[in-house]
Amino acid sequence: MTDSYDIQQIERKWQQRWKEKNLFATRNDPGRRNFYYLDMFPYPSGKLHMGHMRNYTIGDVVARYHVMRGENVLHPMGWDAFGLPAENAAIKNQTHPREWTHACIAEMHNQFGQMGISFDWDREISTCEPEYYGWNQWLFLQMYRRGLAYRRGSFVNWCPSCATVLANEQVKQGLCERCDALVTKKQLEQWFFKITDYAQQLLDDLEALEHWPERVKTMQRKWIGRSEGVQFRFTLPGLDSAIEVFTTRIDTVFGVTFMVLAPEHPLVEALLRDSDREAEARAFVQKCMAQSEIERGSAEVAKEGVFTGQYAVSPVNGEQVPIWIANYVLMEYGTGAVMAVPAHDQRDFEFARQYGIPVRAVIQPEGEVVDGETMEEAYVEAGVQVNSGQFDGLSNIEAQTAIAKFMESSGIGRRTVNYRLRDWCLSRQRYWGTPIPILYCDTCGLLPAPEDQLPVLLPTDVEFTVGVNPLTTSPTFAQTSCPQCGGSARRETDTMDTFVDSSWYMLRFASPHAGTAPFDRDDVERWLPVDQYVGGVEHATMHLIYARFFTKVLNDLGLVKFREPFTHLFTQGMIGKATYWCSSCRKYLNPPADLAEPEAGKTAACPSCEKSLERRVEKMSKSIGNLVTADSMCQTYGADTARTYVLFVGPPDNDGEWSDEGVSGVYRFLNRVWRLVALHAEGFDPDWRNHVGEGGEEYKTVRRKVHQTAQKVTRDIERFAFNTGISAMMELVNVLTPFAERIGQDPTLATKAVFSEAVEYLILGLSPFAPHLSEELWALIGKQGSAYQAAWLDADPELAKEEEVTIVVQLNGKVRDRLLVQRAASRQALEQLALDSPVIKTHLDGKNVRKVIVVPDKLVNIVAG
RNA sequence: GCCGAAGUGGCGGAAUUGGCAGACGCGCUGGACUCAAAAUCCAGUUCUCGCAAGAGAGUGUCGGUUCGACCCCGACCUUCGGCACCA
Repeated sequence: MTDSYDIQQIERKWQQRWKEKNLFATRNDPGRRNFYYLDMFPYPSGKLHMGHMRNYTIGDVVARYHVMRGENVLHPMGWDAFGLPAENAAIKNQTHPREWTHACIAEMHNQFGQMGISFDWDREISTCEPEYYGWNQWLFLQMYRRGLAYRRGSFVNWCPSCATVLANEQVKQGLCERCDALVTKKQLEQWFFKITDYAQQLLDDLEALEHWPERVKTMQRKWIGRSEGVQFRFTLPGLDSAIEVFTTRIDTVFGVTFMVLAPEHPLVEALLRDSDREAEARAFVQKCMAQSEIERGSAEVAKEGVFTGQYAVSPVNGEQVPIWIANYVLMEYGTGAVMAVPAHDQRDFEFARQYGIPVRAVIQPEGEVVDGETMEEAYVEAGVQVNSGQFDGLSNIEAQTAIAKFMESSGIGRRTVNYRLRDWCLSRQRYWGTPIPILYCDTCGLLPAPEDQLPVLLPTDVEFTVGVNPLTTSPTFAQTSCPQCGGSARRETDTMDTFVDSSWYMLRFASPHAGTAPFDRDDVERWLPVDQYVGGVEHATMHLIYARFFTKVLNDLGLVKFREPFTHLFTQGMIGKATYWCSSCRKYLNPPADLAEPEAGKTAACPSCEKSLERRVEKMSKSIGNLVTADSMCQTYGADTARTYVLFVGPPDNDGEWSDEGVSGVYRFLNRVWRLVALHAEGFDPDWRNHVGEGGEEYKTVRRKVHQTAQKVTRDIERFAFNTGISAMMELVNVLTPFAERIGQDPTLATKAVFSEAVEYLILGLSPFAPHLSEELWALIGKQGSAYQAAWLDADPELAKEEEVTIVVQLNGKVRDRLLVQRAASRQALEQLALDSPVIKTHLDGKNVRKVIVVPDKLVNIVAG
């Protein structure tokens, strides 16, 4: 007999059988509870790495566990298949994105098979197929009719390298999330979803999401960014116009000494027209527009501005204040214009000092005087109103309300709420996405594509070249006829952001083949909302807000009955891998291909320029080259070891640095399990229940461990603590391995019964983690059918209870002795036993016992002095 | 800068509810088996002192609450994540 089993052969064999039996087809028994487990579907890049592996293994363990608990489990998988990489690959290799994507999908599908994941492949969906994206178009049209999809010209984030518009979420530090190019501003006609209409609901409904991580909810709250304030106008006497402003600090309104407009503000043009500062101001505005987000947007950049030569009048005291244009005011937030109060706002303060604008304090701490002339930073704390007319003497908190009320009653302004959240720009000037189903007719204007003409198919007669939207190169696509007048019309050539695809895919899985609607209403009612959703924390603000938004819209359209799509959310941490960055070559180097693995704690040098390299732990990605692929792990150690290991290394919500240092431990463990069962298979008695209560103390101890393990594994799967669940099974094997020797020495029915029960529990407890090995062992002990279809562990709490407990005896909080006593011993008995302990007696010598604390079944603490 | 999370052996990490710190695993040390190695098995492994029995210290730092603190409270340090001119 060998020490290890033929992993590859066993895994291939069971994967084959599962496939033949279609074992993972979704069960739909009416009498059972329904459970929908959903993993965030991947972009089909072609390779699954260890981050994916952990994600999908978590899902597989939980899904298998729920199946064994007797529930109907929906555990589907699909592909977030539209997006830029396919298009970039098309440019590079001259293959069509569809071919490239299909090849990647086939490869990843195969890898999921190798990992032994229990997906119901009959429900596979791919967002790049017309059967899917046609419903994106249909949903878009429903939203268009409701005014929730609209078109407007706007300044958008433009990536010159990708030649496309980016959502705010796709701009990281002013750089394109994908290619790191500097993002600039560009005015374009764009399609938007009116997500701001739902800002308040998206915020309010977070409260009810009890089973979402607090961290994600906090991020969403910040992202939505609700703030309450007052909106009112400063009049422009020369222009017969006014500037609308929003402020959260209306208590400081008497401290306004100037106004600031964003360079893009619509009134800039009129203000500059007959100003003596026109030339200088225009130059400044143009400079701002040419600047990228990072040059202009970051807080570290110096505040710059220019005086317009014009004045505005404050509605509260009739004062005239100069109007400036400055780079620190954003057109996208509020009204694009601010009342500047340098005494009480640090940004305004810095600006005022730089340009010599007066500073007037209107709030002072009790008993102190704040002087605008001499203060060195803005005073932003609470205080008492001064220089504020009738409001002098009030605390600024009181003044907030008093001034707001005054402004409302006198018709100057009104209290409003502003959100940081902006409407969702969904237009992309790209080919590999869902065409936006809109037509432009020369006579009738903008029209939705007729629903009976959906899907609007992506054409294939296109060219892929850098910097051009390939969809505009099709000689046939744009040309169409107007459904209203029959005249010639032109199709919209923008495609949709791929976040549209992932905003409703969880519904499609309930009825993936529905042909006359995006989803079957009954199926959706049966399965949704998703009972457990799992994915990377990086989707906290984008995908998870969009999916919530879509659900609310669908609810308002009467298509679904719920308003939140995911009841339980679990966010797994990211798995990174060390890589070495050369700052002078500006590239990542990875061992062993680019350099030798540096010793721990030592720095490595760049092989080409000799500069020392910076060690960085980065998220695994193809572009950095620090990928550890799932299939390489499965080939080296087998899927069962790889699966168990990724869960054993630590809690799944932790970020982690990949290392396969410990993988041998799990590999050895599974081999020990195999030997334990395979080498003692003759000791297995299928009728163990008849004799399992027999035998002495040692037998009881083993059974106790078995049932304790069953309890722990169950609880640990429920709480996503897979690492400790696996540890528990390792402990069980450490107990069973020596016990198994008894079968040879003392082959009674009682011995076999205890062993058999233990083995059965062990195999089933392990089966969600290491399903191939478990199936093999299940068959080896003569079981019919699949371990996957067996019932989950039934832990007996009575058997799991310890009869004797170790009581810790402390003297003044310090452990001095341990006593082994019967469970549930009385307080008095424990106290006496503790005081009688010889060790305690020695330590107590010459001391008075002042107090004794007894915690039954735990400890006795003697306080003495 | 603001908000949030986390700091435990050489390493990954355990520790229901304030009650035995270091489960489980890696690594390391010694041993068994072997001609030898691999594999496997056994023993040890927080640190300091000690031949040992044992004693002392110990969960980022400093303080507090408590009979008792990795756990609760306050201040600070470090790391990671999110946001970053949001008026």
